[in-house]
Amino acid sequence: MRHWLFKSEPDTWSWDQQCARGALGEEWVGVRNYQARNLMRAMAVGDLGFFYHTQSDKAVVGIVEIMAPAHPDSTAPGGVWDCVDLRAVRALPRPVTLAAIKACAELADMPLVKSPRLSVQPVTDVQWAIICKMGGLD
DNA sequence: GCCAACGTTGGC
DNA sequence: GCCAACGTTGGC
Repeated sequence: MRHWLFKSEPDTWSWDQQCARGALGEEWVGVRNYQARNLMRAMAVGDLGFFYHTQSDKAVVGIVEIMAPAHPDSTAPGGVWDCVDLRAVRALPRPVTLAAIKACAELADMPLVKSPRLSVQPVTDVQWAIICKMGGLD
């Protein structure tokens, strides 16, 4: 299983809103970046991802699961853009802030640190484990 | 609110 | 196909 990270502006689509969708999940629409789209195309059902809040929070706040593989984004006419479907799995007991991630030498290579504008990012198994632990999960 | 970084666009 | 200009993003 591979791991990912999804960025969202809480004013646009928040973790609370994602949780409110429950098992129904939600289509991760709106991605208009080829690199991010290609990453979504590489995702498999059952893969897990971090849910990251930009803006004031700037923290990983929860874990989501890919429910459906990449399929055309209905909000983008033309069929160029794809989205995946995500459901909330659980919140992190303690959100892991960007400041905490930057303070950890082992996380210095994360796109979150190096390419903060990429809206969908890959996460290595090691990075996943470290952030889960920092977030209060075993 | 500012600014740096990045992706996209369009003229040549 | 190159590159300057522009718009957008996100951290500070």
